[in-house]
Amino acid sequence: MLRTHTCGQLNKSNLSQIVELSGWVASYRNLGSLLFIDLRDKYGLTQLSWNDTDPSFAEACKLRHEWVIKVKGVVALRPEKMINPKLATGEIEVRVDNLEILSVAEVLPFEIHNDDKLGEVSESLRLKYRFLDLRRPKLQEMLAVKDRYFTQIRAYFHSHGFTEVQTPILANSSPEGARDFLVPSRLYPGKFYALPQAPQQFKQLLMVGGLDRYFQIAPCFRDEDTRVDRHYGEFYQLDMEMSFAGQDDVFGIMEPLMIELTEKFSNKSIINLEADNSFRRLPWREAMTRYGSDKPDLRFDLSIQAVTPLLANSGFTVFDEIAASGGAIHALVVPTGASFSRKVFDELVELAKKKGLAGLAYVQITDEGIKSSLTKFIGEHKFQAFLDTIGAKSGDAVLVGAGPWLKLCGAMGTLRLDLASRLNLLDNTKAAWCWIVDYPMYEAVEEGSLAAKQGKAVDFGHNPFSMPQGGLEALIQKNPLEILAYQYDLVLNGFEISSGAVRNQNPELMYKAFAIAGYSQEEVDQKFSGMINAFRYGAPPHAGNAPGLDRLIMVLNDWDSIRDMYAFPKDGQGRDLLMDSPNEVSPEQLKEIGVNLK
RNA sequence: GGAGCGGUAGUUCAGUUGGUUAGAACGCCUGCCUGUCACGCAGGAGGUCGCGGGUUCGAGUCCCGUCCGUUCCGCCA
Repeated sequence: MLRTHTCGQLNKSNLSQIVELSGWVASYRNLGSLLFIDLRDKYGLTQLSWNDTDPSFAEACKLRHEWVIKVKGVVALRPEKMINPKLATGEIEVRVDNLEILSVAEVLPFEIHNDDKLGEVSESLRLKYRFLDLRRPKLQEMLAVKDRYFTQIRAYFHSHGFTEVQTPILANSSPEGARDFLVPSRLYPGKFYALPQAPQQFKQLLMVGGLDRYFQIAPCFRDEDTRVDRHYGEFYQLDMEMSFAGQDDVFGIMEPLMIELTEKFSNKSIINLEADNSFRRLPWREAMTRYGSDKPDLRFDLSIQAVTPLLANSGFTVFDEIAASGGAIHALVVPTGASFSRKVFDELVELAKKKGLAGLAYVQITDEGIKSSLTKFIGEHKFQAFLDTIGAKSGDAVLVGAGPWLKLCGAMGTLRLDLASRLNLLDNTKAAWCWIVDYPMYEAVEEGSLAAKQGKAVDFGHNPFSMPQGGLEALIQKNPLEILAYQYDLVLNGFEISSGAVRNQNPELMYKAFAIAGYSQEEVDQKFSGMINAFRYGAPPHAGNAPGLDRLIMVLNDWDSIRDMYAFPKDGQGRDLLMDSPNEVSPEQLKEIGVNLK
């Protein structure tokens, strides 16, 4: 061993012991004939000291930041006034007799400190020198937290009878969803593996295989552009699936775990639990209307109201026409909003336009009266009645938007979030969990989209493997756009944490569900042959979900970027700046796998 | 693919209305210092102001183009 103790270990109980320590030079303070060095390892800092009479003094004076050394010396008590209460080892220091330089370091490209006040080094530089970045206590702590977090999750599922199973990384491409990462096959030139976007089909096969309860901390691969909460290329899901189970059973497993994780891995208090400690359930349609999002931030109320019947035929042409053409009118009461400046309202209108609305009407209610461009169209009496109905009072502002329902919802939701931040409602000490349930099975295909060009009228709203509510009968009889799915998302503070569903395990139902979205039986057989074939041989009803683990721990801790959640993240452009990937390969390698780059 | 913001010393940044030799802090180098702990003090080195073009007597600053970074939108069943 190159040490008898770590750098976080020694205290006055070790007094007078001869010890050996190894680590990095974190800082040095040369007082002329007295030298102090803070030696750092994973476990902490220990102060080393030299006198100019010490044999290794001259060599020690040459030490610089981040050199790796080994020392041998005696543990000595610091003079009483020199005790450093900030250090666990602050009562002692090691008087060094023997110094060995294990490794020298060039001048660093950036300083290794943990002080946010000094400003963070640019991410590209941190990533290029990730091995230095990782020496910072903050990153060490992140990796330690993640390890405890994964351990906790595994223990939870094992204690509930789940079996962790590793599913293939070399899998196959699936036609829906994100862009695949493809891997050329050497043995079958012209054919490809795909890295799994999720182990969806494999976990369903495990259910058919009788595993009953499966989970996996599963790597997932999607070739989509980054966001602050979306790492490029690869991320980890807590993938789980249960047989002979439905929506409530999945919720019953997930909710206690999420409460436990919130309590152990964040400083947030959960604010909106139901009486039986379950999470609030919001039907998708209600979430879209009231909060303008399928991942509503419920830490604050500020809910949007559907007011189409109140303002249709009101005399305001814009609203009347939108209502007549099947659109909707939504209103948002903003407490204290009456005092907003003209500039703020202009910004809100601009935001609404950016989100696709033609405009945005607003009302300011003060003790002096109502200030709005709408009054002259609608008439004072009717307008007051409208304000009373939506509960607007003096001091409030009301924003009223109109447009096609879905677009309107989105715009009002954006305004709601913008206002929440203006009104300081985003409280990071709170955790507001909820389930969004009853997703539509299908959505209308947008004009001009790829699907529209393929002649499709509707496409899957979310997950094509979800069980439609009402089963085969609903698929046959209902307007596809009105069919709901047993599909649910788990949401925390405005972040989508998980997607899940009760699965469709009936082949006949599946062909029908795909047929509505424009897929022939042959296509389904070809793309999902493994799974649909399995469903012919006795498939138990099953359900599951898959929270994104990196995103969850990030949200729980208010960390700034998903890229800080990985030991070796890709940068915003999908590159690994340290290992220089993606990288070019030799023509021989390409030839072997049958890839011909022109 | 689109939009906003940014690019000045090794690092993080400041740089006024266009005006002398482009600054600060930290880091780096040299010297001094016996109780420091983000040690202190003195001195020093270090710059293609992303790149190209333009306007001007004069451009880090204004204009055009371009590259790079970043956030958001698209995308993410």
